[in-house]
Amino acid sequence: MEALRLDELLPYLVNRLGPKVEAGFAGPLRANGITLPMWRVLAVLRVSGPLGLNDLGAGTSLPLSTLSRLVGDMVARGLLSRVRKPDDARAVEVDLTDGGRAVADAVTPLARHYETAMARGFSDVELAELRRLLIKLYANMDGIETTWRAAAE
Amino acid sequence: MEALRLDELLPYLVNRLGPKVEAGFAGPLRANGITLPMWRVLAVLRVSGPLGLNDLGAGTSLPLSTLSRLVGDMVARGLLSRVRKPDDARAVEVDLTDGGRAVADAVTPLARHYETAMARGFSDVELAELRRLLIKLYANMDGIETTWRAAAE
DNA sequence: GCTAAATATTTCCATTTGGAATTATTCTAT
DNA sequence: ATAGAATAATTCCAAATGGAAATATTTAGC
Repeated sequence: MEALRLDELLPYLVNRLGPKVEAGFAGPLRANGITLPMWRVLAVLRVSGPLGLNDLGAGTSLPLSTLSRLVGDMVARGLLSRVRKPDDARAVEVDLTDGGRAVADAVTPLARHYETAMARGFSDVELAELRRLLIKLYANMDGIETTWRAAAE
Repeated sequence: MEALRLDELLPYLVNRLGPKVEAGFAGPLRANGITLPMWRVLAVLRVSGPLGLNDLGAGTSLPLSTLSRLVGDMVARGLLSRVRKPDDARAVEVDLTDGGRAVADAVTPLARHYETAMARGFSDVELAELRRLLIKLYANMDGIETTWRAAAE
């Protein structure tokens, strides 16, 4: 059996980046009173307008249990509003408050800056290609999850 | 201020993949009695031979507190040996046991298979390019972490 | 040789995480 | 109209995480 160097395996290369992003960006976010998942929620709502929890989950790629809790926190902090939908009492509508929008607006340039720093030394073409491949990869992985699970259990 | 779609931001694209890998690969690993961080440790030691905790941390991209605990668990499960170095009693030497090697060998083809599944539809060129860019990205991010922190706090 | 700094690892602890079970409401088929 | 399935969100809980403090040992400077 040959070597299989971990540091060339795609899952590893992808997986180790998450905590690095966290480590690098958490500081500036904390200076604005929020965490990284909170930033995701703010960023999505800023563009989309009010959303139900499912759509917010799809937009942020956060699991619903995490998100429900998180939205609760953010409502308590005055960043979000959450109201039951009048026409469907199962669902809620989550939206930015003015305060939440202000924070989102303040953080947006930091996010741009951070992305630029991450991609230092990348050409425009490389950056575009990386984005494209990451999106393709993410889409691929939904397929695996189920077939794989089914085979393994 | 313009849109800034979260779903085009590099940090987000990168960050959301971590849990997906976890979700997809944890099942097969569990079937072999290990977790994803354990697999990382096994994979590194399998290629490198015995290592101290610092080097193991570098190889696996796991923080030392996590790793120390993890190695303890894995020793308890009979996957690893951990002995004080005779010439430097601060340091330890961690290595695979026969059992650990057997598990590593069993999981290796699964890891290959998983990578293949992730990269379905990628040409060899695309896959190589993605690897290259991810490695470059990771290297970039060490630089940010410090300068950024310094500026923010 | 002895004290201070550096190094290697471990332990502590407060926080976060997400799957599974639960609750509440709406939709569907008869 | 009504029972059962489907949908939306929430809560529960057991486990994992990683920064910071603590411990142990070695190295360097005087």
